[in-house]
This record gives sequence, C-alpha cells and structure tokens, in this order.
Amino acid sequence: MTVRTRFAPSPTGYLHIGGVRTALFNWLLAKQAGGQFILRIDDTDAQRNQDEALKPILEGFRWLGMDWDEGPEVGGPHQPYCQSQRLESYQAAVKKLLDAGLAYRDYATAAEMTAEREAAEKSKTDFVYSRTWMAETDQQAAAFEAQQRSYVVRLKMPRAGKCQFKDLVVGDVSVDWATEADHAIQRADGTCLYHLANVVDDAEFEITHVVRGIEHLSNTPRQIFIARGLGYALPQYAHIPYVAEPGSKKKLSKRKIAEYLNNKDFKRLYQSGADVAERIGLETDPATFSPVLVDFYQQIGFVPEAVVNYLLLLGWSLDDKTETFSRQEMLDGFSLNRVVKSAASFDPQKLIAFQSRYFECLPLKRKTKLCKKYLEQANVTANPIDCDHLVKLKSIIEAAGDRISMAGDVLKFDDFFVEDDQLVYDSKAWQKRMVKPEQAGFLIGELYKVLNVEQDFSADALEVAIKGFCESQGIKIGDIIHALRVSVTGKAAGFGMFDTLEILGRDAVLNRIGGSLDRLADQKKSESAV
RNA sequence: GGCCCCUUCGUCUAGUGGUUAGGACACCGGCCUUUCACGCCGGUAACACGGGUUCGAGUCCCGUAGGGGUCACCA
Repeated sequence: MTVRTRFAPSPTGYLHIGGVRTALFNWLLAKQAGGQFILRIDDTDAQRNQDEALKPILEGFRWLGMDWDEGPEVGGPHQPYCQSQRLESYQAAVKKLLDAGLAYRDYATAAEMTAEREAAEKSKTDFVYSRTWMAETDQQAAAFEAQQRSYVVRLKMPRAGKCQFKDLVVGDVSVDWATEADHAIQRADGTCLYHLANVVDDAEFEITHVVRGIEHLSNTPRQIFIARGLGYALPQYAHIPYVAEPGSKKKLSKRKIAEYLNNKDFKRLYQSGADVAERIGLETDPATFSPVLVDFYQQIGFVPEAVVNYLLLLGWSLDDKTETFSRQEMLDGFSLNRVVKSAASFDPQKLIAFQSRYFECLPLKRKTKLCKKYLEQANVTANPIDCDHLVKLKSIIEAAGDRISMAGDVLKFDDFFVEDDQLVYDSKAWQKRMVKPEQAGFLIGELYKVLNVEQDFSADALEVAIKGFCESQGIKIGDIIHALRVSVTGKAAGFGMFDTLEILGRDAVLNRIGGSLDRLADQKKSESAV
C-alpha cells in the first residue's frame, strides 16, 4: 500500500512554525515510504481572499524544500484540492448519512441549543442534546418548517458503547460514545462543516495516515463515526503534541504573537530579524513579522535546511546524540514511534544555533548569493551590485567567518561600502580609543606616513609593516590597533585587522585615517577653546 | 466544570528494573588572541510529590499536585 499523507492549511496568509512541523512529519512519513504528500486547502469557512492568502503558505513550503505531490498549483488525480470547490462530494455524503439514519435535520434555534447547553452546565451534568427539534421524517420536518424554522444537519451519535482506536503516537484510545455531542455537519445555508469535509476528503484522496496536532484527538471519534457511516476504510491516526510557547507549555498561538516578545530569547531573535528587515524596508510589526511565522526566517536570510533540522528535533529524536540530519538522513531515520508525547516549547536560541551551524558550512558562492540580496535591497550597494563590490563582498564574507551567521548579518559590515567621508563613528569607541589615549592621535599620524609609502596592501605585507612600525615606536601592537580599527571602520569590534585593511584597500584606508585625524584635531581644538 | 493527555538539567531530549542519569542549546570559568566572534578545555544544573510492588524504581502500579488540550451552524 502506498503511504499517502496530507497537510491541510487554512488560507490565513501565514505559515505557522507549529503547523510546519506537523507538515514536516507528514512529508517525512510519505516520502520515506516512497508515497505521496498532499496539500489540501481547508477553506470551508472562507468567503475571502484565497489566492493572496495562499501564496505565502505555498512559498513557505517551497522554501523549506517540502514539495507536495498533489494540491494547489501542481494538481493531481483527485482535483480540486480546495474544500470550497468540493461541495458536491460533501452534500452527497450528507445525504448518504441522512438516508442511513446516521444524521438528522435539526430545527433547533441557536438560542434553544445554548439554553440546553447552559442548563446542563448548571446542573453539572454532561450536555446531551434532547433532540427535541430532530426531524427524521419529512412530516416532522414539515411541521418544524411551518414554524419558520430552518435546519442544520447533525450527526446522530450513538449514546452507548465505546469508540476505540489505535493512535500511532498516543497509543490505544477509548472514548464513551455518549460523551460525543450530535455535531453539526451542514449549516443552515447548505454548506458543510469541517469534520464532514475532512473525512470525505481524506477518503477521496486515499489518505492512509492522518498525522495532525493533538488538539484533533477529541475530534477523532466523530470522524470515525462519519467514516464508518460512509463505508470508508479508516486511516491510521497519529496525533502529535503541539509546539508550545517559548518558556511555557501553552500552545503556540498566532493570536498571541506580540506577547511572546516578553520572552527574552524570543525578543532577541525578533530584534535581530527586525534590524535586518528595517534596513531592507520590510514591515516589522510583530503581529505579522514574527519568529512564529516561517516567512520571518526566509526574509532575514536563514538557511531553510537549518529551520527544518531544528523543527525535526522539536518533539522527535533518533537517539541520544544525533542532532544534524541531512534530508536523506531524516528520511531514513524518521519514525512516528519516536515522537515525544509531551509538548515541546519553541526555543529561539537553539534555532539560532542550528542556523549558525548550517550557514557556516555553506560554500562561499551560496553565502555570497544570499548576502548580496541584502546589500542591494538596503541600498548599500547599487542594485544589482557591481563587480567591484561583489569581489569585496566575497572577501568580507571570507574574513567575517562565522560573524555572519545569517545572510542579513552582512549589513553589519556595511561600513566597508560607504564613502570614506560618510563613515559613521561609534561614539563610545571613538572616545575610548581615539580621544582618551594621549598617544593615539600621534601614533595614528605616524602610521599614516608608513602606510602612505607602503606599496603592498595585502594583509600579510601590512602585518609585517605594522609590526615593524610598532617595534620602531617601542610599543605593542595592542597599543595602536584599536585606534586604527576605529579610525578605518568607526567600530570597536570587527574581524582581523589586517584583513580589514586589505579589503578596504589603500585609498580607503588612507582617506579614512586622514579623515579621522582631521576629526580628532577639530575635536581637540574646540575642546581647548572651551 | 466534564472528558482526555502530559510531567528527566533553564530549554530540546536519551533512558523500556541495576547508569557516577548521557548528549545538545543556553549559562559560568579558563586557554587562545590586535578587538569581537570562532575554537579548545573545564564547570553549574534534572528524574514534580507521596505511597506501594521489588533484593533493587527515572523506568511498573495507585494516589496527589502542577501544566495542557478539548468541549461551535471555527478549522
């Protein structure tokens, strides 16, 4: 039997990190068995949008490398894959259930239903619908209709016995049928509800394994009831725990995104993303730009493989050691019986660690390609970038090493690209390294003379020259290098000094040193005037 | 509240009756060093609690507590 799994997002416009993990498990399960992964769009509720809201979701899947075999844009033998277009199947199923006496027309008003529910609550008993407005025959229906009532279709659930099934993650499940309410499957306007649509689609798409969030566990008995009523073979169920909020065990929720900023680690991740996003002109409202959403990572330059690897380990492990998985290793190693039964909270720091690890291993070419985009979009370079700058970028990426751990980080080194007279000095660093040490100005001035006549501006040659200079001055390299760094980059920290000088090149180095000396002189003059 | 589920370092987890309770992220200290990182070395840190069963319990049973999920003409 071919394994067929599915993921069924609602077109909300956002691809949620917890949802992606569920999708990943589905994808892995199908692909490792040579089966199919299907994307179905659950839009029974939606009048709205569709295409617009669907786009970021599909884009997210593509970015993550989780291709779907059937679904929107790729089609497939069971089209259409949007529930809004499958009404006929659902209505046929409802009719079948009605004919079999497994469902009925219910003429209760919303108020009457609520009243019964509240009464049950008050007397602290389980709510069991009285079926007062149930119509099983046309005469009964006619009588209710004479009262101007309209109907929904409800499941006529058993009120004795148990529903038992085996869940691949949870284990054996047993529920009293009596605790299951008569759920509505068709609205008054004739459209169908989720449970019905879900079961019909799963059967028609020949889904063999339903892997979904544990919040659906309690939906399973009624879905089994529907499936049996319709004569379908039951799929295997696997209910996986939800992904929890950072630092808590509550389910991660789209609606509470802004709240998560209270978590320190979450906020740090958000902030590092927002820093990049602002530079390239993206919206940074935490309600839509958030580490809970997949496109956040796409936008700030994460490596999709890193995100997938992190997600894989959120609630699943192969053994006591293995952390890094190639795509093939995931496919070989994944199994539902090693899914952890308790909820796992989302840990931004660990995700960042995976990202750093993955980015570091990328070949220079791919790093360059990823970083380039950010310089262009932030208008640090021309768009598209010119040849000189591209060469410079490569040198920067090499010299920066793991100081760049996501592509957007390249913007931290934008000082290499600014015009020499536009260089911005970090005021603290300037004060500490240039102004405060008495000798700094003098030494930098002397060094300028040496560099001015230095022919070879390679890092190696510069190292020799500058070390020689230090010896001649009777100072240690630490006595001048900090001032030099501030002088040419404006910053207190950065990568190797000699690499920095080489990348900047002769003209920029001399210009910048000259500029900083002028600035220093101006500052001293105005200070002594006061 | 009813029903159901979960509970090992701060976090993700390994562990299927006998382990100095292992790994990873984070954190702390040291080394390296021209800064910041990296790297290397080292360290702190966990079986929710209470009863059983057993020669022996993180592992099995019962209870308690805590956390969570779910109870729609949402999905």
